[in-house]
Amino acid sequence: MDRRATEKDDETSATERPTLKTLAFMTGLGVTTVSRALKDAPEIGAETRRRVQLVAKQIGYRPNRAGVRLRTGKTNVISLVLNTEHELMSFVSDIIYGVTEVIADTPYHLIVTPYSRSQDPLDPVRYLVETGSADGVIISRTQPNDPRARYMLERGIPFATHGRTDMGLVHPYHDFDNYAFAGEAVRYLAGVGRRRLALMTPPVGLTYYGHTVNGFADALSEVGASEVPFNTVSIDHTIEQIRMRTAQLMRRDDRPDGIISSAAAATLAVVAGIEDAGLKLGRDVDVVSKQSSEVLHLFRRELLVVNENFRLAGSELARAVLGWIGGAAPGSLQSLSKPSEVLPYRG
Amino acid sequence: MDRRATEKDDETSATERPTLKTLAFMTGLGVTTVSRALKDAPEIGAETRRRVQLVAKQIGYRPNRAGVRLRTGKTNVISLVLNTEHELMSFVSDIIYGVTEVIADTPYHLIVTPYSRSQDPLDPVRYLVETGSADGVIISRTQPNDPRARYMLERGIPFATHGRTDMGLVHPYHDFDNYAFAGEAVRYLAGVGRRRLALMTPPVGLTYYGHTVNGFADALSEVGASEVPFNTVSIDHTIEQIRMRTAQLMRRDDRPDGIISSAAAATLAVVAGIEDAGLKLGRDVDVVSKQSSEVLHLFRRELLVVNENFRLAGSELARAVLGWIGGAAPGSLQSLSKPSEVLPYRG
DNA sequence: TTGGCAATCTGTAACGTTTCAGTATATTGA
DNA sequence: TCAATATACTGAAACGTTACAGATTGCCAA
Repeated sequence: MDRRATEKDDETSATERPTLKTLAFMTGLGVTTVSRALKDAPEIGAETRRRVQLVAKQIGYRPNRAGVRLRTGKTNVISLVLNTEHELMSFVSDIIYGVTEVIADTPYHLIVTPYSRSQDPLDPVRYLVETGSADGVIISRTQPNDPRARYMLERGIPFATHGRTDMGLVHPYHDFDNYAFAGEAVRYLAGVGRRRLALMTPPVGLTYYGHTVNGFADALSEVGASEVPFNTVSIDHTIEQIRMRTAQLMRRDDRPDGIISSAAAATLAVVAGIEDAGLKLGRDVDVVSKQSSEVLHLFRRELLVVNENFRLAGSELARAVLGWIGGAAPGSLQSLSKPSEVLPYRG
Repeated sequence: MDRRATEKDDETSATERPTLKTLAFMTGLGVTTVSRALKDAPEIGAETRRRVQLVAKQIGYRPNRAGVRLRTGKTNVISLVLNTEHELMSFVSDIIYGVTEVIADTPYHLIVTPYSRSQDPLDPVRYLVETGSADGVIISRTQPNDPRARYMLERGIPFATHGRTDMGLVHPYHDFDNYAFAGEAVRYLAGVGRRRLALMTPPVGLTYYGHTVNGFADALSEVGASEVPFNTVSIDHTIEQIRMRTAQLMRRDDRPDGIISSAAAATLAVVAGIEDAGLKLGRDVDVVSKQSSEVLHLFRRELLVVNENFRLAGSELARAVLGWIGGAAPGSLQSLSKPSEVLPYRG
């Protein structure tokens, strides 16, 4: 029976997007052969393979994502889950660019999945997993005992966390060594004669809160300096709250002569509070702050900075997720980035 | 013939995600009926409709995106196209949140499509359109004669631009009134006695460069002030370049006594340059700057600011794209946001 | 009674892909 | 020569959805 199979349904008019059927028609092969030839399957003849790939390239064939996804369940999507209230602006921007840099020459797309204060952080993750919307997930604001990581581990969906967990479970992560950061900062301040130090902490509850606080405490006792408690605010608070609390702190008799801040945005507020109290940066108090872009030295030359590279974090996280998807061992996809030295303003 | 159709292939074990077939089995209806009942089609009985929708809600049915996309071509995806080198950090973060806010209770996902300096800005758009990867697109860095807008208009894919075009073609946009901003700024500076004004411009080539320059020029002649040319840099340049050029400018005899800056990041550099030249903000020169978050007054109290809300821009752009997708007239989906007054530091 | 019609519901095909179970031909070993 | 086997290819089915073209029922007008 003469079934010229594709003739009746495939437009030769070339205005439509080419499919496997189009390629099959053009090469005179079956769609199965074309499909396998394109992915270098072994049972396809070398010449056929080359021929198919040539034609595919010529006419600009691109696999239909919906077709692949429906058939295989593979979405070719990585989802970045973000808190719309509490992420740092520079974090969002840089991490996205870091991720896109890595997935640029892969078939992956990046989708951004937001959640707000009012929601359980588990909600967006559950949504992604239940609807099978992504092959891999990146989360931030990681907690020592993180329900999201536990959940994804149970469900077997590849993910990576920005920050570590502490649940005895192994999964990919990228983290900045905040223990080292706080330690370096304390030692630097001690080195310039500061003895009474306060810490503008990360949000209580996140893993790196603990790292930072521990690095701070350990280094304090190492150098024999003392802590001025400052735990009524964290970098999650508003500019106004931080500013006010800092001013209150700095008006006390036992005020600190050194402050360590975990985020650039908070540092702006801290400095404002210091100045509200009539004190001068670099004279009455030194401030060491993390920053992710070179902005603090423009703000006040007296600030001491340590750089944290969020774009790198994004790249590492993307690499980790892709690695896990690709079958690598989760335990081999962990990275820790060391802080730079404490940097004073350079001319 | 007793064909208990779904029995052999549908797991009753409920571990799998429910599909229309599952619903059909549970309700005893055909999958067509279920499909139509879920989307309130008219030829479905009222009771059946309610029954199907109840069961669907109970078991947490969610349509399979790949199925819908394959069958209908509808992706339920909005793509935000971003330049990875030249977007402002706050822009990226805020616009994403603005968009996600609007699409949160729709089936839409947001994908971020990046492009870098080395690429033609048309590339990512062409990719999206050719692969049918999105139902709607949002672009920024809009030009008066924008090939991307022209291309998408030709291809009939809904989009919205951040910034206007000037090609005689109508499409949705959201823009900030930079003509008004520059005018307000000039008038304010003139009002405090400044007569020789310079403009730190937007990137040459983008539409709002023209708007800003025109607003500046028109207001200058209105108030009888004069311009000090400062066109060797724009806000796209690096901090270091802007700082150096500003210092050069401020060391000249005919230096400006007022500067208007189109972006907060650039303003930091401008102020650094002013201070490099040994001049004092508020005394020797006043600076009016746009900002998108309340950061400049912490930086220097003497700065004068005008607020531009990028989160609003994101929301408006998302609304515009969804509106166009929904069949609204493109011409009815345009919005212009007016600048706030020029705001000095308030105690 | 009959034909027509509205109201509800249904099976089949198709979207583009991959997998399964082949088929046809050439090649090899005995 | 024959069977076994390797090589290179193929059609059909399935993923979950929607559109199309019916099918069934009951009701009403003639």
